[in-house]
Amino acid sequence: MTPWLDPAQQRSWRALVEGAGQLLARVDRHLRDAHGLTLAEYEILVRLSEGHLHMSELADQVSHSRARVTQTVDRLVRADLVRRSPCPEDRRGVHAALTDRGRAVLDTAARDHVLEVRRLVIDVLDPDELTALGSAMAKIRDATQD
Amino acid sequence: MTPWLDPAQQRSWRALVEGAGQLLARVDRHLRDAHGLTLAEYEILVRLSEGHLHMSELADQVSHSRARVTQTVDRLVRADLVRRSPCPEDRRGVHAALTDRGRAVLDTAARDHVLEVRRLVIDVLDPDELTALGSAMAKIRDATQD
DNA sequence: ACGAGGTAGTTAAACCGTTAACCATCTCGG
DNA sequence: CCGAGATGGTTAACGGTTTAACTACCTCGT
Repeated sequence: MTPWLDPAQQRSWRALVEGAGQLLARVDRHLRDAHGLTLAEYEILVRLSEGHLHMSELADQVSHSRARVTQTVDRLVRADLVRRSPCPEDRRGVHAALTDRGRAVLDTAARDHVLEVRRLVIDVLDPDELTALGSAMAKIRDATQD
Repeated sequence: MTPWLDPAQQRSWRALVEGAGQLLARVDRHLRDAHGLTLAEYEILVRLSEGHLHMSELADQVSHSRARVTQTVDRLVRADLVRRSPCPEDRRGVHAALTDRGRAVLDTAARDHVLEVRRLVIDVLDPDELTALGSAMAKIRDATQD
């Protein structure tokens, strides 16, 4: 029976939604404009940079639907950044791995992406604010996992 | 020439992107499933709950493109939640205002939405964590405004 | 060893958002 | 007072995401 947030909670919540939305939008736009990559595509490339993965491992790691991963990888394959190959020991499975071009594009995109992250996040907070933010967001992320 | 983030910054940044993404996704899904509203539609309704607004004021307040607002409002008008009317003193302008049904739907959606926000955010943080999160996200939001 | 049910992945359609082009109206300097 | 440019708003085409249905393959109990 106490439905509403108090004013301070309101302000925090609004800052959170608006900040989260705009941050993701800016990062996505920067990757598109500067490197022709969606944030979703970029995240897939990052996961693949540690080695080849099954489609569904990929889907779990980035928490996207399998359908979405299929189509994101389709685009990456068309762009010659990722290679698909059938998995030997499970004939349903499909490996995805970076191509050389994929690794090269990711390397330059990643360097630039980090600069943007600094600009938008790291540089506007002092270090303990950043850690506090990180631990709060980790709790929220985990609370949305179930 | 120090391109990378240190491990702690990395963790904070990953918690931030992942948490932000999943939080927005969950809130959007909850509104859709429980009330047939997109988060974008919901935010428009919230702005209109204080009184009628011009399309472009609406666009500024929710920071969406005018085109997007036009189409979001289209859907809301089709659903009979919002009413459009030509603005008397500027014949280019268009007022948007809640219908009675719009106000009713917003009222019940808002109550329920707040419960979800508590579940996902307020209840998983202690109060000073929440204020710290809020002020950090406010800085990030403002840093993405330019 | 076989069939039921689970898992891996893809496909097609509908939906939402972005982009760019567009028309109508307003504003303001010359 | 008039025409250039700015502003308000819509439209259409396109791109990415979700959803649901579908195929192929694997697993495990019987």
